[in-house]
Amino acid sequence: MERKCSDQKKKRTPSGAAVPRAELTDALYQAFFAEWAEKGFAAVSLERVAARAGAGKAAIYRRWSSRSAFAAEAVEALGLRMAVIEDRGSLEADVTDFLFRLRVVLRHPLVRRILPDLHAEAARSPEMRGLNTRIASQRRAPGAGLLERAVARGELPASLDTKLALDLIPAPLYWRMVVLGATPSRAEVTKMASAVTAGLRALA
Amino acid sequence: MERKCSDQKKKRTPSGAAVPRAELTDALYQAFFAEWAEKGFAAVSLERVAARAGAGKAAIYRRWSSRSAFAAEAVEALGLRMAVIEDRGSLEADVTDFLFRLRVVLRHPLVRRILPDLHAEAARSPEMRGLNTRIASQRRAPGAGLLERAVARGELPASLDTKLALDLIPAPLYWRMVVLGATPSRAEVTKMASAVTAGLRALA
DNA sequence: ATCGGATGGAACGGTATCGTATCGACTAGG
DNA sequence: CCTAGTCGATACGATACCGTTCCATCCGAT
Repeated sequence: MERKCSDQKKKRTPSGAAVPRAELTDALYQAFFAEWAEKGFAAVSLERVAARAGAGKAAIYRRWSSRSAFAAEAVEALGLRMAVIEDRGSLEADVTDFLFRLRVVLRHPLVRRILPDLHAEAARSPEMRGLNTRIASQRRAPGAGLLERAVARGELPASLDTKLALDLIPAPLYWRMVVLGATPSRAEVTKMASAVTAGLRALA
Repeated sequence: MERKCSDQKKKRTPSGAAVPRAELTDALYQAFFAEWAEKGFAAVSLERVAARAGAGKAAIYRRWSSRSAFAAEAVEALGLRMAVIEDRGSLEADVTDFLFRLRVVLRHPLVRRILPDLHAEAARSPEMRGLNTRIASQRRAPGAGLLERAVARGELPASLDTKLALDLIPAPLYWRMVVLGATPSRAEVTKMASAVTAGLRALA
């Protein structure tokens, strides 16, 4: 995870020294998420974030010009991008694998609290909406690969409605975990995967 | 929609008079939701709510003891309960009907902004979690009826995993509309319904 | 008509956060 | 060694909300 800071008004010292400490930047991100999960996006106080990171407020305002800039870079730095899924041999096995990985992500309490807040905020501000769609497209990649492989195997037709299929795969697990707030057992995830697979086949 | 106010410390005047105006109570609910949608749950200011309803803050504090009590009664008064779905003759037709109704609900900008906030808040406070599960169980009713009819028709086995089935039905549409923030066309909803139906059959 | 009591509206003190500015201390390139 | 620039910390005025208190008004019972 690279150092990322908004260089908009940073002089970047042609003659040399004094670069913002990357470790502190990361600590600020982390503190921001902790506050976010605890109080909700709208109630995040930059003062508390700084204190939590063991820093002064100036450390924040020196790096980012506004709260939303801070939030945006923090979310991007979080890097929710899921690893691409390797080929497990069949569509159903691939879907099962995908759901188990998604389950791991959604078990993190931070994620469970922050994701819905992010979606709500996306409906409010265009800025967050852009951020949300960017995350969504990152998230789309592994699922798209999974579908391509299934088409290559002949398990799904090339005429498949990809967009709809990509909705179908993660939605039930997301619903169960984020909307209902319950974590399904491994057996339930397996069952869910088989139902989702059948749904995909029916999309043809 | 009945008048609902917290009578916890309301004297209710055995000798007669002075009842809080129901119209103002409703105006307060409405203003609360408007503020919620606009700023996010955590940032709702009771002062602005009162002002928006054309009332004083005392009008709020006289009715409810705390912000969360206010929020809870407001959500319950909102009455998101969807009407029970009449029998359309087949499982797929019932599912299609259900999804179209859900689409109507999720098109309301207020709902789209408030629901994810509610889920995030449910992960934070036990109070909101209780509220969320109560709403969820209300929401479950029409879907459960739909499944029962399908079992009665013989389209689904009695051994069906109802909980999983109830996740499967609304999830893809919720994902598309709330998580991705896009409203699917009527044709897409129809397609979604057929895929969901296939998934339900595969749950057997 | 009168009177008790709750009502709506406004004002109050207290607290928290904002975004900015400033301080001495420290660090690293030149 | 020197200088530029970050570091934590603190102070600042401004703003917004909180939760309470006070007051004039209005309504219903007697």
